[in-house]
Amino acid sequence: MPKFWLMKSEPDVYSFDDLLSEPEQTALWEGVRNYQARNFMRDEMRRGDKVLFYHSSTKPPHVAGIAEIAREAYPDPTQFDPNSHYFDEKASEAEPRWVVVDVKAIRKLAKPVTLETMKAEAALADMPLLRRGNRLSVMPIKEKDFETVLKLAER
DNA sequence: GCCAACGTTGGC
DNA sequence: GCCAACGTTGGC
Repeated sequence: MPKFWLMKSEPDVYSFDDLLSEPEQTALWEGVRNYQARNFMRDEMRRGDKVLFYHSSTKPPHVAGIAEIAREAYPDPTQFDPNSHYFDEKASEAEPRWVVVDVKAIRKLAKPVTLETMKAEAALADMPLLRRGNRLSVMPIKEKDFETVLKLAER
């Protein structure tokens, strides 16, 4: 049974279109530096899990597309790179601290599903994204919420 | 181990 | 630009 996730990205930094233009429409999901988000990626994400790709810090914030986990967790190379914004001096090859997964785009939504639309949808009321103050960039969602968002994209 | 200060996220 | 929420850091 695949699990379902929502992953946030700022489109100015990395957008769903960027993912679509990658070879194999696949990229490393690098730069996660929050332990709870890391643990989800490391311990619970499995190949074939489905992902809502969410654009944050944009107007309006929205789900842009769907993707899947193409490779399970392995060390995030940016943590070892002193020139990277994501460099972590406390991490080493022997004891990596952060992980990436590979994410592969499935398709763009027919139309973006905005945060406002999701908030107005009673069926999504318990989705963690909509909880006040939620800052997690990687979060599990329920299959029914994933399906509801897909339906909203067709409306 | 507590907690104040500080930094970041992200919607508005 | 503001600010709520909350994670991290560091002094004690």
